[in-house]
Amino acid sequence: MAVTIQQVARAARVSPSTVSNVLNGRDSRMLPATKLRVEQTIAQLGYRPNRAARQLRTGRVPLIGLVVPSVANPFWGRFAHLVESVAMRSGFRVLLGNSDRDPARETEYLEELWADGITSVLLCSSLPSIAHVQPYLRRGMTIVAFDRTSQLGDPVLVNVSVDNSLGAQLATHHLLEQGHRRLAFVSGRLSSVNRRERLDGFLRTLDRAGVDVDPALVYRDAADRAADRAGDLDAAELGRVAARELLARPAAPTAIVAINDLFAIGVCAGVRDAGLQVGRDVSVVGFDDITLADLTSPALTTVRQPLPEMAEATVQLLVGDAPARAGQSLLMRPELVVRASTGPPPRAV
Amino acid sequence: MAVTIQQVARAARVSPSTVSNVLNGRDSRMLPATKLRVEQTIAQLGYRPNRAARQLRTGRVPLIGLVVPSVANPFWGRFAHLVESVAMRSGFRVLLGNSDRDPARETEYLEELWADGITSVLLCSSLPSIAHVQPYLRRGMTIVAFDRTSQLGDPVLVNVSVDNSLGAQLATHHLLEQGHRRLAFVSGRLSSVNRRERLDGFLRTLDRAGVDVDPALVYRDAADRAADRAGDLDAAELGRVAARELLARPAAPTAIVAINDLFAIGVCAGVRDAGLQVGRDVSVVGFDDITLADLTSPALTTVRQPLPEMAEATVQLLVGDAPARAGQSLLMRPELVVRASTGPPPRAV
DNA sequence: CTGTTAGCGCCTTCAT
DNA sequence: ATGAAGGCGCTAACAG
Repeated sequence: MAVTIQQVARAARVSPSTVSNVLNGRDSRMLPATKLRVEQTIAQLGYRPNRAARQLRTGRVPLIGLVVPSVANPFWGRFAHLVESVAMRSGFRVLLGNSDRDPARETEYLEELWADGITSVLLCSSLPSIAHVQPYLRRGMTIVAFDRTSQLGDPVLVNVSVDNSLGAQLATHHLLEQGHRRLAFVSGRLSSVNRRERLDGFLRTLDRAGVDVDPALVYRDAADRAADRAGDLDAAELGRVAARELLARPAAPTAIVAINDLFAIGVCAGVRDAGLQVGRDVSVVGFDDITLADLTSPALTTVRQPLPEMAEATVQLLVGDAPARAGQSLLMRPELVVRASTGPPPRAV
Repeated sequence: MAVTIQQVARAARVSPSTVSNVLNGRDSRMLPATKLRVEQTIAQLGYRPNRAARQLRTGRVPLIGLVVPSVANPFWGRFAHLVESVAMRSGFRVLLGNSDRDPARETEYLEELWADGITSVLLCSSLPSIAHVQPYLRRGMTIVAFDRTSQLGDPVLVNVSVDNSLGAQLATHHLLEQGHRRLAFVSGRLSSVNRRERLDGFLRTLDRAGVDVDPALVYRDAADRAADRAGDLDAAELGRVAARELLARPAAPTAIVAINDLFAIGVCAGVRDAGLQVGRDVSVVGFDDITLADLTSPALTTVRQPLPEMAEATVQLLVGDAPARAGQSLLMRPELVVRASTGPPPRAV
């Protein structure tokens, strides 16, 4: 059916190996004239090397596995888009997997990817433990963990993440500067290391500023719902509920730091439910700077992750010319983006 | 490195072909005892057949190509998630491609997928013409076009789409029932068939109701920006600009039908920019029912595409047991979801 | 500088 | 009921 290297060789009146040499840039092994003739024949016949045969022979395949919690989440959707573009430029295609934050599914994916001969995997997992990837590292898989800083006891791999603690510090500091003293923090379960880091940045900043933290204002969805794993889509709903509960308290907060933009959008809705106005009565800060953050109204003040740069760096680390050394860590710098949701300085409290 | 069929055969003291027969369910060709022994050996050695070798031999590979405009768009992100889940259940993995609505990139993808031996492609393209896929169909690729109804002159393939015209009719009808008489329609360039169908449904409904259409209220981003192709992310921004312009007109609309939810979210922002309130002064209807539609405030009335059912059906058509016949068409029924953005019936105009 | 050769791991007739 | 053998398309020694 498809054109083979043999046919090209015959048409160009050379041997298959010469065609192969042309294909693989071993220019020194043939006359320029021969090379030209082969190239023309290839173009003329519309020949494309068979990937399966190539993989069988070389053991390599230009594919990377991308495992994200859920591409339905706008943050991961954008990341997947960026990764795909960068990978494409390096000649790699992307195999997509959604883990729904389930370690069993992550393992399952790694197993399949390994069986498919794919050795480069970009794993977006923020699970507390990633011990389950250890066997694959041992077998020689290259894994870059994205959005998860290296933890004590982790298997040795490459990490790329934003500095979550710093990000939360920027957000909190901004609110303090605006004069807020009763700050709340809203997240779902602190089921991932980056969430803990963000909370840590929040607490640390308040502590350094000598501002008391009311434990009742740290909302972590204590309900601990079973379905939280797939929670990428209910994040906003959780935020909404949290905001309502917090604002109903006797000593309600005047500012709320949300664990991410989806939560923040929900928080904004909850603030309105409470009959208050975001950016005037209550300030809200998100995290990530997803595309929608500046389309809500009021637009969301948030901590931006430099996603394009992160995607670029991550893919380079994975399949670039200077491959990453295991154990290497890349911590990107977040940036505060001030928008209307933190409004002008609030009235005195 | 990895375990091969030979090693399994040796360990189970049978020939490779017997192992292969076990693998491929040709049970009748061996004693149950033999089968059991082989299966145990496979489990014990952790053997997984080499995909490349298999593909080389059979010419098949359990991969489907998924080409979407952009997974960064929440609608396509969710669709990609659904497709991946359904495909997984059928034993297929998903190769992701973002076309950014560029026919050249679509072609490039098809070319690569073909060279990779992938014969099942789910193409999410709403380009006016998909003549560029013809060569691949001819070569034997199975292509299902999603989100694009069959057009005159199209190559013969399988189509899956929501009934866009009906959807727009539902939306428009709802607004008429609410008493609106000055309705506007907001879209970007009418660069896709589904957008034209939606406009058509809008116009037809007004026409049947005997309501005049002010051509000035049909906003199609006449600016025709060059960058519109990648417009998945500026959709909301365009909607915002459109709403502002429309509401600044002498005979401003009291209701706005947006081409999709992203536009609608922008339209809502534009309404607020104009000092008006969505759901009270101006009603807004979207299309798609993306996850964010009920998190905005007010929540968005919209036309729901039954995405889970559509994803299921599409993947089944592509790789299911009863493969689709080219030329087949599946038109799914949309459903109006009424939320606060169309508020209570408006004041008389 | 170019061609010959020997597999990569698997499936699938065809024998036994 | 099981095994032997050939070849899918390609690359990389190794000859010439």
